[in-house]
Amino acid sequence: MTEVAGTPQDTAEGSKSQRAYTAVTARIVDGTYPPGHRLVLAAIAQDLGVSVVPVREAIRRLEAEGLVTFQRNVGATVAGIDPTEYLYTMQTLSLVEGAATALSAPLIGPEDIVRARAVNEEMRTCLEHFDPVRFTRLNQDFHAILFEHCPNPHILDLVHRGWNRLASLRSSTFRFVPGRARASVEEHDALLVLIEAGADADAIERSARAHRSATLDAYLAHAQDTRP
Amino acid sequence: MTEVAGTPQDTAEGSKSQRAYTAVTARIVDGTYPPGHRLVLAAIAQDLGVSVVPVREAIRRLEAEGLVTFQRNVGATVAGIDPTEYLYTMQTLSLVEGAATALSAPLIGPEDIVRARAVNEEMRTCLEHFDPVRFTRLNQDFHAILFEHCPNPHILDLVHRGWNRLASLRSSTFRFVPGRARASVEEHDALLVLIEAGADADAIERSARAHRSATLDAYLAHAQDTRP
DNA sequence: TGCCTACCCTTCGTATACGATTTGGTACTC
DNA sequence: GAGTACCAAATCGTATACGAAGGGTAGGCA
Repeated sequence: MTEVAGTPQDTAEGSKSQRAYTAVTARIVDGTYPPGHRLVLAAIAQDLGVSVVPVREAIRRLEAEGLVTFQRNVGATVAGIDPTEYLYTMQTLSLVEGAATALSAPLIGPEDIVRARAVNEEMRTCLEHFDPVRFTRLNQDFHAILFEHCPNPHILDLVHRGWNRLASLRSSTFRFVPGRARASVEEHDALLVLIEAGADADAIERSARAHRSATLDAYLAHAQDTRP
Repeated sequence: MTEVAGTPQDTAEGSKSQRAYTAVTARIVDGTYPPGHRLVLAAIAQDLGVSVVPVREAIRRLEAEGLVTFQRNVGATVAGIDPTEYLYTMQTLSLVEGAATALSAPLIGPEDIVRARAVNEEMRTCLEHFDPVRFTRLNQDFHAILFEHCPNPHILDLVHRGWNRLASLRSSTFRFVPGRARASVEEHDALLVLIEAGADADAIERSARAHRSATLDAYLAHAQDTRP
């Protein structure tokens, strides 16, 4: 009865499960649902104009991806980023992103390099009046250019999942450790040089991984300084 | 480890979704549902004595993990392993397992080494009257000892997922390339020596990764020989 | 006054029901 | 005999309904 044959204008991705998944994911990533936010099935269902069943399935998928945590008979909440979780996620991301970048490298064309360099320049100018959110977004754009050609879809998927997890905290490490931003831009340049020169996969992987590990280390050092 | 015998209640893991997930996963891994097998919701539900709703959720989770493929309005089938998929999975596994092993290494005690060595000896004797299925099982046991201490749960989870994917093909590469089995046992010994000696993480990671990559390469070479 | 208990309300978990879609077979036509 | 169109069975997708589990609050008792 609710299924009006037609509705060709809305962004219906076919199944309502899928739509629910897309919608909730978007809201988590864009911050509408902040970390810790309680995801009430009925509320989301009503909001999307569907029943709870598709929403449940969407939540399950998000759970499997680690974007929400779930407790039986209690419900789902948007996964927070306690420091430990941040460490795990960054460590995993350094691993898979490093590999993805190395695997991509031979497939990265000159035009990609140009684009990446442009983004990095934008980041450099962004250093002046520093905006962590904007900087983080550019950072993601930069790396996306480098790893999106990864021919192994599993690894690429893992990279995306890692970035999604981090998306919960809107601004990443750079909010806490602005000093890291400048070094990051430099390392981007070095990484591009390596790729451009056709360095072997191992060198690129090491460089990309070290780049991310350094960000993690900066955060840890910062936490060490401020916490105890 | 995680299965503490303190819950003597019935086999129910609490929720029926969970039970369905566990049951279906087990049947895929143990080969009751072979690759390509069609998973009919109603049939599984009746078999488990529940309704279709929990089964649907279980299938969704399996889909997110890549163990089943799903087609809207058609249904789920157990994910097969076409050679391309095998390549991707092995490549990913070499990555995450290498890292997991390296991260575990400092936490591996002498008694673990003893156990691992025993398993490897069993594999060595197994070489005589070669049984691919048994050998593959021992191989998994061996590696499990080495990576289970991995302190990063994300990476550990990825390793488990990789192994689960491979479990679909009951006997792995060793069925096709029995010659690889002998080399594999040797490399296991070398890996144990490294860990025992407290080698640095990078060396261990390389060694573990190369070990798995070599298996993949052996398969690819074999495929090259027989296919064209 | 402070703590404990009992109740209620919110929210989840699962079953059942029904509409929607695909698929495979069969009959009809060219 | 081959191709196409149609029909029926199987199966999926989603809505609704109801029972169950948790958490919060008010009231009573020490």
